[in-house]
Amino acid sequence: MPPSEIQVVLPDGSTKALPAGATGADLAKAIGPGLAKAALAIRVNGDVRDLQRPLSDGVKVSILTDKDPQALDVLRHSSAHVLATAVRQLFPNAQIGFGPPIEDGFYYDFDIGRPFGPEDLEAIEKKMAEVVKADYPFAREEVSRQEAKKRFKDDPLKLERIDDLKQDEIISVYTDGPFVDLCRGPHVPSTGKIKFFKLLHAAGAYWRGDERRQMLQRIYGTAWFTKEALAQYITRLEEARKRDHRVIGKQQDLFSIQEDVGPGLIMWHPNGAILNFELRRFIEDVILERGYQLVYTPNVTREQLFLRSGHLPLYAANQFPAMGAGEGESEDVRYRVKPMNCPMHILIYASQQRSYRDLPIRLAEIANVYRNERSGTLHGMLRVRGLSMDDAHIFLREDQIEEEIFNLLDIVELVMGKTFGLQYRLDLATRPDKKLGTDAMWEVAEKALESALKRRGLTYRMDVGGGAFYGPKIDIKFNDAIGREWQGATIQLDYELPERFQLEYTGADNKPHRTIMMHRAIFGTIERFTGFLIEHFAGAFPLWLSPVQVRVLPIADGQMDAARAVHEALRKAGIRSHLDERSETLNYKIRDAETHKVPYMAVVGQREAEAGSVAVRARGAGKKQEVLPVEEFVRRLVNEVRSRALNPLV
RNA sequence: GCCACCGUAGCUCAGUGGUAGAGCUCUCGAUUCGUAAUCGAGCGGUCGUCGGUUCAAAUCCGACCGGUGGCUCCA
Repeated sequence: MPPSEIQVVLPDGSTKALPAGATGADLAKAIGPGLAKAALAIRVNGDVRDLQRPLSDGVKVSILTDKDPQALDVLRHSSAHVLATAVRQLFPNAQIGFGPPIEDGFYYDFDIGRPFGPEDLEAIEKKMAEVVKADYPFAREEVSRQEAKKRFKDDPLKLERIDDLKQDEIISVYTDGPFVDLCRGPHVPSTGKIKFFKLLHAAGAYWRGDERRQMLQRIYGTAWFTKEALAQYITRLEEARKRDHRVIGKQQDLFSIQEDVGPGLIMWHPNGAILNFELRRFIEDVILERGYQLVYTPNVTREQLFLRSGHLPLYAANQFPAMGAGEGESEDVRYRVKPMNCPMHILIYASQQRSYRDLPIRLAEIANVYRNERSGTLHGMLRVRGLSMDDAHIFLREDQIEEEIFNLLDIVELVMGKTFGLQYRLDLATRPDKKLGTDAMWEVAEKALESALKRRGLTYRMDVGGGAFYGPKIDIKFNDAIGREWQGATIQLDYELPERFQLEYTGADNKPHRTIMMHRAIFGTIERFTGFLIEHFAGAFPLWLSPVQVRVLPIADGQMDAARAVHEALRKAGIRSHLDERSETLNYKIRDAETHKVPYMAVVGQREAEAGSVAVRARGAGKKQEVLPVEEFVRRLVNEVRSRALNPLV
């Protein structure tokens, strides 16, 4: 006999008795009418579900309202269905793909035989408002495979999805008013819950993310619980745009990309060149202290070298085409611009016999390499064709791997965490489909990286299949101003190239042993890291990085000589100073220095000129000035620069 | 590479078939100023490129180049 009553456990640990077959909605009603109205979904033993599903005895439950971030995902998922409902009404023949929630919003993929234009989005948004107003309940139904196929017989994309479902998987469909979708759910109780949404843009997207398949039209939107949250999100997008490195790069005259030179090729203007220069100097300081040796290798090499390394033909699509031979050389000698430095560093390693005592050998080079990235992937400084890797190759013994990875994770923390104050994420990327080497090699390599991470006690994500074709790697990821994720530092183990190049060292046993190799970059590339720093600091760099560190501002022409003396003293001390000689008001000069994010302004008026002092105004500090003797000001700046301080020293 | 959108002065942008505009920047003149924009004048554009439609094209059409947002791919 089935029990006539069930018990559920509430978040506070108390239990609540409900009639058998009671749903989440019933529970909410039993607790209170306010909650019944606010309830959007329910968490059952950790899984988020619809309110309409019956609860079973003994489960731990928690009603989700708009206070719960997980409810926001549900709302956005339901918003995607509302979008599809509207599109199906306007375009009855629309094919429908997938429509999941994503960070800050949702999307849905369609095929209406033509792209969506801006007018379409407006019309769809209007129609969505009607769907919301109609307040259609979201009804869930479990169906058999045959039934599902029957229901979606006119939706080839859905049929394909059904075929991919595992035999024992429960197939559910959701209906809201006129629209039926194959969907796992969960959803909010009805379309009326979706009040604050906005369609953002349409874009092409390959069906199932496969570029060999048809291209669908994806519509992106965002949805929130309150009008304020929606408005805040729009404001956030605008703010992000302001710190975009391409915008600040122009404002501060840091770099340009010009059609005459070519896409993805960065021209570092004098201000940007300072960033580049300081970053190089910094990373060289760091690694030279840690036993690295600098090398320099050519930008072009014989193509043969990349054949031997295995880059061709695997990497050929990303390499610029071969160049012909030099005069007097045989026709079949061809050259390539290098996309990577490893083969040449390997040849340096292999240029003499190596003892086990010499290892690890760490060869570093901040080198310009060129990769023929697909045009649509280029993005300011964050994805370019000419890149400066802060590259190094470490040649070591098997027993040194973990120690070396330890040290590398240390460097990463010193650079990312301590020096720039960055939060970063670690990914462990494992073997991809397109790869060199045996599975046994990969097994060993993946284990080595993982155990180093574990012993350091670091948290990391698994990026299955995300490895390079020659080995697994630990990647450091960060987000740009508009939320896109990019890879920065990378630590890669390579068991493949040492085989191809027969790299050896002589062991204590006087026998040859195969050398292990690691590739690593800390910044990743100077370009990407600079672009990222511009956005991270919104152009307000720490003093040591700032292209202009001080602007000396005479109040009137009468103090020009004194101001020039201050400027000269700063320059002599190695400070990048700029003397603002323009015949403008002090207000104007200050405003100009502030908008250019210059760290310090040194105001020289009558009083300062007579006393041999400066009135120092720090960036963003407003009227809070400090009057200092010139020598004291110089001394402080030199200290702040020398220590590469993240924030002004008091 | 694929899809959509965009390309007007150094920068940000207005200008939907009939003689190319504004603000800022820059230059010059006046002003000599105490912590976020002093006033005035001037310079500056074959409207991305090439082709087509038209009496007439920044404006309409096509191709190409470049950019933006996605997709795919990657540091």
